[in-house]
Amino acid sequence: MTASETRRQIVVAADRLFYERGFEATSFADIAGAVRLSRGNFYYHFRTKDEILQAVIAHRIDATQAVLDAWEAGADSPAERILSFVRILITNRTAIMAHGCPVGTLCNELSKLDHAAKDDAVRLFTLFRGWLVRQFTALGREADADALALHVLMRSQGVATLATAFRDEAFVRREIDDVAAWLTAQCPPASPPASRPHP
Amino acid sequence: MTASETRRQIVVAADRLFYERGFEATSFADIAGAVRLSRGNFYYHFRTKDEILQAVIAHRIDATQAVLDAWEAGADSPAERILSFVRILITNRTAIMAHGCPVGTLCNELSKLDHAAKDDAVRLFTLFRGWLVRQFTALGREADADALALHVLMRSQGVATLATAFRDEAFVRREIDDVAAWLTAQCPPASPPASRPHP
DNA sequence: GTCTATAAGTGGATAGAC
DNA sequence: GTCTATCCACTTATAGAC
Repeated sequence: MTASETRRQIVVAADRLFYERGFEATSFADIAGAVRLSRGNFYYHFRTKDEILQAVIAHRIDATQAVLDAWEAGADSPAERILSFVRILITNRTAIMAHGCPVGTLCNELSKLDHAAKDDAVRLFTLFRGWLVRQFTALGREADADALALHVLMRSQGVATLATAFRDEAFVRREIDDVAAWLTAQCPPASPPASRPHP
Repeated sequence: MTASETRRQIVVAADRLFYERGFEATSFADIAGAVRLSRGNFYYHFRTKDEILQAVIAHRIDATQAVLDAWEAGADSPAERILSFVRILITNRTAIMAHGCPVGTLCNELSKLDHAAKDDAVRLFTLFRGWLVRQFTALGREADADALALHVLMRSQGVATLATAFRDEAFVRREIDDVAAWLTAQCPPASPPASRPHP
């Protein structure tokens, strides 16, 4: 096994465990066990837990960017692309009902720990935010694109948190339909007020 | 110091620490130190960490019920009462931007830990949910009161999570104004479709 | 009811053999 | 690159003196 391949496996295993159990609750022994490494060898690849966290966040940023690129290429209209984002709540509903949103829960945990990597985790949100801003700009809403982007992010986070608490799939589907309807109302920029436009 | 008074102080201190740092990240020593007790004496009052957690959740349920009762008595219209709920995001903005929503973050953490008290924490959400259902019912929306209640809860959770991540007070205020506008649109039940009604 | 002392285990982290 | 052995700090938890 090459060092870089082992390292990659560690990051993938840590990514999963940090998501499923949380950062604090995951020990070196847990990650080492998941990739069948001794704890001693483990330290050859990562010297501190914070180093692993940094690598996991970097890995998530790469994976997120790849997903955003795929959505950009896979849908024709900006509205369809935004819906691609919203629909991950359905696609990943089983994981979300069990462990929440990977981004939201990590940011919350690192905030409480007042962890140095907190701002790096927030960059995951920023990645989605910037991508959504570009979609709303393409929709002709450049004036309030950032407020609209944050509104969509806000809804996805709220749905994820309540989905974890209540494990109610019908609720998730209903709220996604509601976002879709809201999005339709946002499309014609200069029409009579449908939903309240964001200032 | 009587035992019950010491016990109450422990619960209050644990409540604060669980909120600010998280359940896992808070040790017995942290709580004991906060109430200036030795660890040994601490075990006279609580035998396990889970017992403290149960007491903290019970304490939060009592406190929440008291707040709901106060809102019930303090506002004349159901819409005003719902706004009382939404405005806690402003009232508690400093704490929320630092540590998130006490209910949402606790439920998320206990879900990840697959903790036995997880469902007890969700009861905090259920308390708000039932109260909101009663307000929407009083508004004449008995048919979809539960969907509307979950929608309001969802928004408050989404705003709290993003407020923690971005620490953007203007975003919080904007979204609260948006909820208020949405709420106004929900008031006349049989008017032409303003925002999308919830099925 | 409060304390000190201490057990038993787990956490992160290191040294050095192979 | 991988292992075993080990260290130290910390965590939960108990026993028993006062």
